[in-house]
Amino acid sequence: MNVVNDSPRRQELIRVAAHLFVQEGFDRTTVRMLAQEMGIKSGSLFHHFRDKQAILCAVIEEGTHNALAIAHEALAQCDNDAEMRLHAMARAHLQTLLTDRNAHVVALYEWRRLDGDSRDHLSHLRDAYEQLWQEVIGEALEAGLIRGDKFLVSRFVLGALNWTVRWYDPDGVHSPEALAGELIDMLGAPVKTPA
Amino acid sequence: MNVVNDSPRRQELIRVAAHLFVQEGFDRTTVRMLAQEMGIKSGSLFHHFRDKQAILCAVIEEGTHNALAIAHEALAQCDNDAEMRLHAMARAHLQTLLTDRNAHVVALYEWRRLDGDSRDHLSHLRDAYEQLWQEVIGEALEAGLIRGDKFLVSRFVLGALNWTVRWYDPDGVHSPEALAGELIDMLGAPVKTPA
DNA sequence: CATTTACACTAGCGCTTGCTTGGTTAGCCT
DNA sequence: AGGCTAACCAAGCAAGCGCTAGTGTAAATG
Repeated sequence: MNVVNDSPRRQELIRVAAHLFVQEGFDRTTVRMLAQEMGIKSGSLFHHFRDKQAILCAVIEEGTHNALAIAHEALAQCDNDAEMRLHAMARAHLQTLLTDRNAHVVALYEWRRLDGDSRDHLSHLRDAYEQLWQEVIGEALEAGLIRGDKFLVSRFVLGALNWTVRWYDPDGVHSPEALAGELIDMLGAPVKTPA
Repeated sequence: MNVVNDSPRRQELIRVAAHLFVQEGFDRTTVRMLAQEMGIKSGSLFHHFRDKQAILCAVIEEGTHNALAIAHEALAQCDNDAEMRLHAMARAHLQTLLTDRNAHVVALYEWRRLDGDSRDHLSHLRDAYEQLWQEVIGEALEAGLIRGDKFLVSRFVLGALNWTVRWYDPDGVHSPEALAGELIDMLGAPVKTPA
């Protein structure tokens, strides 16, 4: 629930939990499994987290937080060129999926297992990220790089990108950069590499 | 597990189960909840299904089966015009999401809860559907309607379409037809209404 | 030195889970 | 009428669940 808690031990536990949640799903992952994977006994787990839900919340928070940070950083290096910014966002998105894959898969698939409070808290982070996309898409529309309705295009693009966790192989032929380029090329904008 | 089992009672149970699986998730849905919603006692459930997994399998099989049928039917009315066929596929996809929404949401979100055997069985259905998309996308590429790599475009498009279950409101301003048009318009092909 | 803090342990409570068992009922076929 | 079967029920088992209570211990803090 804490917005910031940098205890390195805790972050390690969150990483382990994310991995298990992806492998087994949240509900099938028992506190005993989590504890074993963390190298402690199940009772000790509740020293670090109030309850099982809090672990899920922490995993998703971490992932979304990182995604936002990476996106902001990528945009900051883009002057104000709409096309560069569009590419930067797509690249940033695929890059986070690579580095924080587990957390993002959990966010996508286990969102509904969050209780009301956690969901409210995390909704703000998620909305901020989606709004960032809408801004960039809006700029691209104004610049004539792509066409369509701002909100529809945003959702279509986010859908296409999020779906990649189903099939994308980081060790395969496509780098995240190349993939981002292919996506935007498909939408009508010519491909450009970043500065 | 049966490829065909038309017992009307069973199909009713599958519909009820799909609804509950969407609302609660597969793991949180207990056999007692299922039974109550079906108007029977929990023990009686196992007269209709071998185990809980078999219910999940039946739900997903139904949905995918219907999606394939609708897609084939839509394509059959398209002569051989690549653009019409592309539109037809997109429309068919969104239409199934509307009529069989629960089953498809389950297929998307609870796929990983299937055991090995069920997964093998259902993979064939799913692959057949995805291959249909690849064919239609391939034709559209050859006709110059869209651009990019056949497999990448297929996956991007499927991602965009599947993501709609997260935000699409059937009672909202967009009809499935309109939405399909918007998507394809975004990709570069001009919008056309069907015959 | 005494005290607090962080982290871990053992043991187990109270409850729910998927599923089984053995038996009953109502409708259909001959 | 008699037999068959699909559909259902009551009762409960064995296992597993999240979580708590109480304790131990080593390092940090006064």
